[in-house]
Amino acid sequence: MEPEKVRAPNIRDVARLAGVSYQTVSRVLNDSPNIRPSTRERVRQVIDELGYQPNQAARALVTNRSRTIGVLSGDTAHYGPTTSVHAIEVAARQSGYRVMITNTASDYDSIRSGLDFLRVQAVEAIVIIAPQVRVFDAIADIGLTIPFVTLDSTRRDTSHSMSVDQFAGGRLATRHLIDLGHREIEHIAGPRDWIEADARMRGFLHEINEAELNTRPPILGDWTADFGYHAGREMLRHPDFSAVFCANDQMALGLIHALHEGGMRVPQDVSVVGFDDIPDAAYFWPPLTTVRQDFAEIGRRSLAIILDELRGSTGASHEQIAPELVVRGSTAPA
Amino acid sequence: MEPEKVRAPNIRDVARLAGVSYQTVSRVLNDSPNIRPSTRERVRQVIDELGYQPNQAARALVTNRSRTIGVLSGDTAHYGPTTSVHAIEVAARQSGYRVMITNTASDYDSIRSGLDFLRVQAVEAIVIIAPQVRVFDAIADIGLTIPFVTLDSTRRDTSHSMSVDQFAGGRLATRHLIDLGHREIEHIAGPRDWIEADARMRGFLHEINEAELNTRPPILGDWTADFGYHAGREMLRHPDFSAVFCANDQMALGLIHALHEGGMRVPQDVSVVGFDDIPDAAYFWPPLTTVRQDFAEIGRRSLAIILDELRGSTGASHEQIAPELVVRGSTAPA
DNA sequence: TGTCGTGATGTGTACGGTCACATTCTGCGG
DNA sequence: CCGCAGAATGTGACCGTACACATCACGACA
Repeated sequence: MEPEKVRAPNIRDVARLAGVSYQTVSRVLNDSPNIRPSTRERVRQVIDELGYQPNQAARALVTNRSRTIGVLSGDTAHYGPTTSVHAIEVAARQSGYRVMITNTASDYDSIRSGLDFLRVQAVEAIVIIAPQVRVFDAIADIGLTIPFVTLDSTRRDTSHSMSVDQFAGGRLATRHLIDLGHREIEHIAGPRDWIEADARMRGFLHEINEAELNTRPPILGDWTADFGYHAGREMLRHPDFSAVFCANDQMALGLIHALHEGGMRVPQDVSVVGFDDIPDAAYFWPPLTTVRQDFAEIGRRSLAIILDELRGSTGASHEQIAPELVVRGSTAPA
Repeated sequence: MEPEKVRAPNIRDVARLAGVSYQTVSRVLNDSPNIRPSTRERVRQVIDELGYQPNQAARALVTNRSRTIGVLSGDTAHYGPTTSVHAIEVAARQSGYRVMITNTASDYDSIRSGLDFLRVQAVEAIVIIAPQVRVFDAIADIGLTIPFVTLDSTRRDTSHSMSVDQFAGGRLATRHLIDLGHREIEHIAGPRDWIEADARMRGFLHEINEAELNTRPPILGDWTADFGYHAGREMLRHPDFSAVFCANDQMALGLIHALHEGGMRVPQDVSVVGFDDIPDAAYFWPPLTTVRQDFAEIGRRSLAIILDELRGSTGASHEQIAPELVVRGSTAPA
């Protein structure tokens, strides 16, 4: 008759079997020096034998360190955030950290409760990928005391940020179209309160102004191919443009589809530029000219920043990665 | 001169200020009955005042419950798993659980260490989205004692599984092509050891055999548009087929691109069917006929299964969701 | 040979909760 | 007005670990 529930072996069980004190076992676990090699070896052996696993909860309780990093991500399943999160998880695991992900909608309350949630988890640091402006209000209100880094931000008032220079990306795309000789350029932007959408739009407007072209009010979209399609249908009613800069690749896909349906050829009649360079973009028809940003790299670098800070490095940092224009078949001279 | 580090308030601080014992505070926290409403109210107020947050580590230590669910996901950033994970996270949070995600490569050691990692985290249950066959060996070897559910599996030897019926999906796609009168049908499958890839392939072969058509050996792909493209280039050298069933939408995208390049029209010359129905599929050119599976629903249902089990329900369950054929423009009569 | 420094190991305690059990406070029937 | 059941609340122990400090053994050195 066995006991209902076998308790997992704890540090004292190990100590007893190894004939040492629990403290010695603890030292072995934490790689402390001043342990006789023979002792260390014996303890290690018992640990293996028992399949002993240190109890993280107990450890966290006493050290006040959870070895966990929180990720606050927008409530989306977009390619970009997803890829970054993935990279963060991998990098964190390699550094002995865990990652606790929580998603949030874009309204203030959701963001706030997401941050609260992570705080309760006692995460040691937070990576914020929710690229909405309200996120900063929430951070301020909550009085976040742990290190955090924001992605997709161009703001300088937070201690750390890490991002692809969206403004530069917007300029790159627009400049490309202008260089091809286009004068009437439309912009399908992202949602209003997305930081990155705003930056891309500003990049667009900057170049338009600089070239002294006719400024057309950007169309605010929602990142989906669906929206791109319907925007395209609408635009076909007054086809007085020769190029369109879409704030992401999906919307570009939808737009091109609508243009095709409407009998307009890309790039012969209309040039289209996307943004992100999702893996599929090269296989759209025509292959999409777009602005590449390396989401995985952003994830990795942001985690590196956080780890640095946890190790005690100080000072703010505002890294920006330059985006890259990838010219394919969806753009042509006017 | 303030103290360097202000200790977060604990349950005894709350008790002192509220003029009750810490046990009473604990009762309030856990919604236990037999608390005088006035007392409860007073304690609640102090909790708010202090901004007190129960320490999860301490709680986990004594209750032996982490309120955390582990997710073991394949080392991919594919649309499907991503969407499911997202749904799981949202559903878990709503039920008061946290989610700890760990990614893994498809080799045995990675899977094994991923499971080990989650076990060390003392997660209460595990959702396994790594749809590789080796995952089952790892589970068996590790002697997983906590509840777990596997996705994308048709195996009956695990206690719980939850999946879209991939076999049926493969049949659906193939049958559709056969019904259109196609006799020479190619299949670009997924990687060898992916369970779902295998099931789709079996579905394909089943229908081919049943219709007594010429069986062509499937081409083993890697899910990427890139592969689809190169496979397409290769296939163009002997264009003796009139239809292709691709094991996912991305490969279909790449294939169609290659076919276009080679001067073959879809669907006039070749019909193409995908699998998954990613949001972009409707805006491919031509719009992709594909087999839809509801990844979010899978995520939610799998979590429901796990929560049921944690609440003490017993018995195995093997839910399967029927996939759905979505006919669009990439298929036409032979 | 006694003292001292140093490496190796052991002991006590705290971390912040929950659980089992003990104790006190109520209101009500006899 | 007492006794008692049941509600309300309090006390002690314990969960598994790390840290601070005490202790021990041993060789070097005066």
